[in-house]
Amino acid sequence: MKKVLNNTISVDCVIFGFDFEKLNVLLVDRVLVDEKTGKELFSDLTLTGNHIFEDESLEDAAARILFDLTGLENIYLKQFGAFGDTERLLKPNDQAWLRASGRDPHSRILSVGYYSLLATEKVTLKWKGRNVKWYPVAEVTDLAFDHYTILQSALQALRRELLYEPIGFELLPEKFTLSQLQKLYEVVLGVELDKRNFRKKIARMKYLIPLDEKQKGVAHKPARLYMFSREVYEKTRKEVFDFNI
Amino acid sequence: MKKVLNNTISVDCVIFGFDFEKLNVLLVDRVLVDEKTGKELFSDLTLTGNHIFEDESLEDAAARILFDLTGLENIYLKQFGAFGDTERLLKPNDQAWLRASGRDPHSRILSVGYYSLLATEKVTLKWKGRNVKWYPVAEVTDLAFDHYTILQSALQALRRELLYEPIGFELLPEKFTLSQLQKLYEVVLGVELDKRNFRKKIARMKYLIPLDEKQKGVAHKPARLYMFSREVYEKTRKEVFDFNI
DNA sequence: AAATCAAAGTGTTTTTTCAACACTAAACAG
DNA sequence: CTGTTTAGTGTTGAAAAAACACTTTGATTT
Repeated sequence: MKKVLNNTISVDCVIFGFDFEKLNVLLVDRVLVDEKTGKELFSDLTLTGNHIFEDESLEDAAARILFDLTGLENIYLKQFGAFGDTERLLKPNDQAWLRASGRDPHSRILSVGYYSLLATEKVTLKWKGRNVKWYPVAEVTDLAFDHYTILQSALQALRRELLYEPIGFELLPEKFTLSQLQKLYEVVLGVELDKRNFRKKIARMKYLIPLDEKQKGVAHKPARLYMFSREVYEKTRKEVFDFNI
Repeated sequence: MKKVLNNTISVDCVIFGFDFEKLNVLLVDRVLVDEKTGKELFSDLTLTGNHIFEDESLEDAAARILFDLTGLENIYLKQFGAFGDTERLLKPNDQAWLRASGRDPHSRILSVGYYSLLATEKVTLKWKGRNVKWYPVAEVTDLAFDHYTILQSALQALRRELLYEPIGFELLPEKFTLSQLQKLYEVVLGVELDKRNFRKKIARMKYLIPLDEKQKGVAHKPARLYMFSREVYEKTRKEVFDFNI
């Protein structure tokens, strides 16, 4: 049996999934049932998180959480923050939950947040008893603990990263159309983009490889498929900063 | 006496200071002396760090560390990462140090990193027995623990932040010249900038306020002084992302 | 008092990027 | 064969970026 490193450190994963229409996030339905009456006391949503084992780095723990939920490995994972406010576990539901699960409700837990990016179609969720589902990020209003704050922080980090690094591809299947890529930028950044200008811009990215292959089974002109080349990206990425205050 | 939250969580501060010439960082000279012979076994450098108290948020702890060293409050502080690799304390010197200071050398410590920005001239270091000094960032080659990695990570975060947010002013005294500001960008980003183009660019920043005041005591044409206006910045900052892949 | 030194300050031109905008082409559905 | 739907494609004017050199001002030196 693996030993837990320390009951005051946990890793929370904000697992984003894109389905060509909207950005989703994996959330766990946390139901607290009264032990005596068997009645449901409340139900709310949390991010997917877990403690960290003794022989595990933070990133290993994040990867493990992701693997346990999705069965996927080698998924893009990025640390975006550590959350340690003194009041982060003090909401009434959270206190009840901590007591019910046998933990000290006055304990502090430090959470290190990682976000990861998936094409929802790649995933068949492994529920493992827990009620884990995709929820549209735009519709999430509040979460247990300080998880809403953590989610917003992840979203902000994702947006910023998306603007400067080619990570959008992580949210798409291997082969994708330019319209899908554009939609992704629009959804994540919350903007509308001009189709022609968008295509001009990405035409400059050498690591976006056009394939001799087209969409199939669509009731309109089928789009050309593209894929991302990590090799080309790593060869051509510029190390230097643009000076662009 | 305050209780330490948990001996496996610490906060490390990367305190950057700018002196109009180069970027510096505050480091602690860690000297290990043999208890029996009194001989110095080794001496190396660490970042300034500390554990976190029970009633303290991460940011409070970072602010406290900074205050203890410099006596300054309300200093810009930014979290840039959490470091929890399994091997981060395993170098021989680090092991010896941990043993000598009565700690379990096999313990894992999670460090949350904050960087902060100062004009070196604002600071009179409060040594408090420890040997704390400014070192030019460019000349730091290795540090104890994984602190070199942490420093590089802080530097990267600072550079990125500097490109998109007006945080350069935090590294300068209240009143400064445009040449000093330019030098700051050059030093932090490691680039050379054209004076005229630089001035054209910053002329667009409304929050950079020209004063009716000039440099004194310089053996050349004295430069006009400027200051940063947080108010103007907060009024005019744009919430929207530029789409700039 | 004049000459020298050192950094301040200032414009123009060319190139590149950004933003706005509308029609034709291809596949499937009916 | 017609309609529907999305793919795909260029031009122009405006703004920003990049390249580039001389004059001004105050303090210091002679």
